Amino acid sequence: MRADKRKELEATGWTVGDASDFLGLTPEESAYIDMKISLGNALRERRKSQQISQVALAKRVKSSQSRIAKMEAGDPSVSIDALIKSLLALGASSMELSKAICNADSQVA
Amino acid sequence: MRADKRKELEATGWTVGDASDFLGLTPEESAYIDMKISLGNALRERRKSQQISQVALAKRVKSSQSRIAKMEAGDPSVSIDALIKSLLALGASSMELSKAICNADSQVA
DNA sequence: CGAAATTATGCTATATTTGGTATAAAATTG
DNA sequence: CAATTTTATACCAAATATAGCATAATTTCG
Repeated sequence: MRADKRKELEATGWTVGDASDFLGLTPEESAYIDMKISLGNALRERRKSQQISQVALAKRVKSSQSRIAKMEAGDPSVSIDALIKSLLALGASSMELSKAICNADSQVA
Repeated sequence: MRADKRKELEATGWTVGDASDFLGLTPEESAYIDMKISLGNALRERRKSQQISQVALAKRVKSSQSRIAKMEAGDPSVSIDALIKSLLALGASSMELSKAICNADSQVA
């Protein structure tokens, strides 16, 4: 958001922030969530680049399509373990995982 | 191990390898395990550098001393989620986590 | 457009992870 | 050395994550 637009909104009584502001998350909590989202995005990208459907990936990692969808969405019910195992199953390197986690930093508003 | 020593052992009928060779782990499985070990080491280092006991850390992250010990040991019963949450609670940055995961690569024999 | 494929969302029984506790082993300190 | 602190290991009930399924929503494509 442009700084001037933010000022304009705030002048009229709005508060501008992100989900963690709104929900009152601690920095650790939002860092954790950002990591999941970042890993979820990496999973989706890797899957798409291999032209595989969620169903096919589910079969590969012995999971279900619904679970893959939730992984990619960073759903609260999915663990980072699940995300990492799936990424590894798609051939991601430690370095790629490392980058995804590092990228989580730049998810901040 | 020195290459000549390995050759010497192999000449006498020994097979030289690491745990993943022995247990017949897939590359993904051992990559996952290496990551846990690496994160466990990072946790221990960070805790020690802050001069905190496992008991104190347990209190901080609302867990138990036994669980912290297992985290640091990379025990199969601990999730990467737990490791990451504890590291974040000790003030580790995404970058530091990223490095730990990346370092897992160099755990290979 | 309409059919087919893909993805999202909700639910639940099962499996795994967790905190807590107990206690053993090891390290530290006096 | 003994006492104390710290860490490791084992167990279990409770909490959480999971696969699997149903089905709705969305996208793709003829």
